[in-house]
Formats: sequence, structure tokens, C-alpha cells
Amino acid sequence: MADGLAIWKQIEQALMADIVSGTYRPGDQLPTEAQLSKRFGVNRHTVRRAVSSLVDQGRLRVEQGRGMFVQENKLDYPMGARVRFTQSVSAAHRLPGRAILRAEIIQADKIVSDNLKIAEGAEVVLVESVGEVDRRPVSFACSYFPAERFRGIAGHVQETQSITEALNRYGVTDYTRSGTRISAILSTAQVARHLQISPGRPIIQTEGADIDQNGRPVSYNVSQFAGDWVQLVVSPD
Amino acid sequence: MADGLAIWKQIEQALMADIVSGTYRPGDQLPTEAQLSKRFGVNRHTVRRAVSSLVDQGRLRVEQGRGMFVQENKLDYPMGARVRFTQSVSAAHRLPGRAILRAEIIQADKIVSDNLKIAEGAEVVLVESVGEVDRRPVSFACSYFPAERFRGIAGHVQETQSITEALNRYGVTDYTRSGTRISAILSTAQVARHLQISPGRPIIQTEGADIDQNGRPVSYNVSQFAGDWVQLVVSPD
DNA sequence: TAGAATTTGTTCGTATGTATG
DNA sequence: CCATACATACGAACAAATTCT
Repeated sequence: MADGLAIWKQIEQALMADIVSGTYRPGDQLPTEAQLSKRFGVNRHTVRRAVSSLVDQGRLRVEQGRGMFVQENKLDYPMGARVRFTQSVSAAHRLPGRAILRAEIIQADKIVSDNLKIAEGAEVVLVESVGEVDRRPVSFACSYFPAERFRGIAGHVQETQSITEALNRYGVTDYTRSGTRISAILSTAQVARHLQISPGRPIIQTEGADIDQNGRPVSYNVSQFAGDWVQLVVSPD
Repeated sequence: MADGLAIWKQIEQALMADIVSGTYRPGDQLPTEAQLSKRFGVNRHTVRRAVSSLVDQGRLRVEQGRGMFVQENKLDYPMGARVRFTQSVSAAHRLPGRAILRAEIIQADKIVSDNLKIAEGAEVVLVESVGEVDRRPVSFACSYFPAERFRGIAGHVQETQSITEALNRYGVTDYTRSGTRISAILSTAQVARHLQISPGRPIIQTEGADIDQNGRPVSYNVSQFAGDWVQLVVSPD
């Protein structure tokens, strides 16, 4: 070791500097492993270790057979009292979409019933959907609606591609988040498939209930965002 | 296959039901792999696959040589205009602490200088620290302070174990977050060591600048929380 | 302190079912 | 109908970490 710092660490810092300074811009393809090895005068594996670290940090993206790329700027997803996927994506001049994967009526378990303030075992409409930005899937969401009030809402979500619009048809003209819990987990194989990412990639999970104007719970939502493509933004309101 | 559902998936659901129903409570040790294999009448590997999925989801925690445990409820870390590690941990009746890993004066790169609204290359105090709750490390933070105003702040953080207290000694009696960006990444080996977790475990990263009463940037902070132990909570208002 | 027992982690090998073309 | 690829499931052996005697 030269400066008490591993060689791959030095290379990591050099590449990081190039990214921060703008030498490599978001979306740019990096030189190949072979070229970088030559530039730094090290073995290919040493470069790979540096790159691997930057991938974990979400700075680079590697596509087998294609090359290495600087990770594009993540979509800013605002978190606040009013969370509206379709509207916030539109505001960022991107194309929002929502695909329904599954919709069925099930019995609420303890977690769902507590959040919706209904009896455990009561019927709820479960809607599993994928949120898309510019045709790329970025979120996998499970939404639970009290069946008594919102039976058949799945069809409306399907039709309008928006949960806000669907709720509107049931007379819910406004709703707010009663508080959101944010955690980081790893993607399971199933969710990874839906989000078109590798299993084991990081996921931002948000969880919380939406309530209507009268304070009545409208839905309980668990959303999983692809950590590689989305960051949440909390504004100081 | 029996019900069109893989056996390990059925076991995953069975264990999940036991967790949700409270049969196994947070912190409880589960039966050993051998015992679960016997209970479900399957091979050890089949149980392991189910457990692996629940670990990824943050529901279980496995410790080699010890056993499998239901993941304790995560520490709720409030996100808002005022983020105060020491105070919010105390409010949860837990013991907060902060250990300084490194403190030195460096030159601000583009990201830091933009956030602190100072010239690129100007001197800043970098303080690397680990936040602890009940002696367990839960966050790794890099804080950048303008050196011109806060030279020597590291000693005060060391002494008071609190950034808020240290800022107080420089006449900063109040400060607020100018906006926080939240993302999910994977822990690098270095951060994993500091947080005493396995490399590759999920990390919640928050990033943002604190500003004083006059709107002047006081610090730029990048905090990495152990996703296994912390969840962020965004309250309404 | 030393070592046995317990528990999880990893890597073989084997067999079967399912989807694809 | 066959070949191939992949997921699932079982069994055995050994490694690594922890706990108990």
C-alpha cells in the first residue's frame, strides 16, 4: 500500500472526483475495465473492486455486456402531507403511469385493520400496482381500501391509471397522509422482477395511511421504490 | 408443488403470520433450523430459503452461531424542519451518544460548497461521527461546517457528544433543515464496520443542509442509518 | 483456559417438476 | 416428442461463530 490507502480505494476516489467534477456526467458511459486498468496501471480486478463500491453507493450502474455508466440523477419524489404520484411525476415533466398487477378482496390482517381503523378480518380491496416514470417501473405498491366503501375501485384505477382519480369517483376529493414511515430493505426476487432491477438491490419502502377530509382512513399503502432510480425529498413546508 | 405455491413460500407465509399475530414477538428467538425443519416436515434448506426472504424484508435477523430472531421494532427517527439526533433519541427514552471518528480541515468540493453557499475550495471542518442508541451504533454521519465560522467545532462535539450543543457554543441557538433528500443504498465495508452490520445490508441515506435563524448555512450533512435498526418518520403538518 | 456442543453458513451432489422452443 | 434451461427440494459433509461445561 502506498499512502496507507488501498489502491482500489484511491481509484474509487479518482473516479468519484471525475463524477463530482462533471468529467463524467449522469448517463455517460465510462471507459471499459480494460481501458481503466491501463489508465491506472493496475489489474482489471482492482478496477472492478473500486467500481463495485461505487455501484453500492448508487453512483455507477453496470450492465453486463454493455458497459459501466454514471447513474442518472434520481427522480425526486416529494414526501409530505399530500403525496400524489401522478401529479408529482407530471410536475417533473416526466410521463407517469400505473399498471395494475392484481386486485382482489381479502380479509384484513392486524396491521391493515389497525391502519384503516376497521375490524380485523373485515373485507378490504387489495390493489397491487407498479408505478412507472417514462415507461420505466420505479415503484411497487400495495394499497388496501375498505371494501365496504370502495368495492370495485380496482377497475377505476385501471382505467384512470391514477389512484387519486379513482378515489375521486367515490367522492374523495382530497386526502392527506397521516404520517409516513420510511425504511430501507433489500428487494426480493418478486419485487425485483416488477421493478426490473437485480434482486438484492436497495429499496426505499414507505408505509402509511391516507385519510379523507373527515379524518376517515381511505387507504393503507405500502410502496417500494427502486433505490437506484428514486430519492425521496422532504421539504421544510 | 401442492397449491401452485412453492413450499418455501408457504413456510415464509406461515412464519410471517406468526410474527404478525404476535406468536413470535420482536426480539424473540425463533426455533432452530433443525426444529423448524421438523415442524414443517421439510429439509433444512427449504426453511433457510423462507428465512432468507424474511431477512431481506427486514422481519428477521440471523446471527451465526446464535440463532434467528424477530427483528426488533426499528427506532423511529423523525424527519422534519428540526432534526435533532440527541433530543429525539432521548424523547424515545433511549440513551443517545456520539463518537467522533475523524475531524479535519479540508477544501470543499463542488457539492459541499454549493450546499454551504461558499466558494469551491474554501476550508471546511469535516467531522465524521457515529451516532449510538443504547450503545448500539445506528448512524454514520459526515458533517461539513464552514471553517471560517466554526473552526475547532470538532472538540466541542467530542466533549458534548452532541452537534446541537456544539453549535450552541458558537452562538447558533436554533437551526432548521432546508430540505432533506432520502435515498437507499447498500452499505460499504467501511460503513458496515462502523455500524456493526454486514456489508451489503441496506442503508437509509439522508442528505441536506442546516441553516441558522438568518438563513445562513451552518452545516451540510450526509447521514447513513442502518436500515435494519432505523426507520424515518415523516409527520404531517 | 480448553474443548465439546450447538447453531448457522457454504458447497457439493442428486433428483424432480416446469417452462420454452 | 425431445433437448435445454431453470426453479425447487432433499441429503451429506464441512466451515465458522457462539455458548456452555
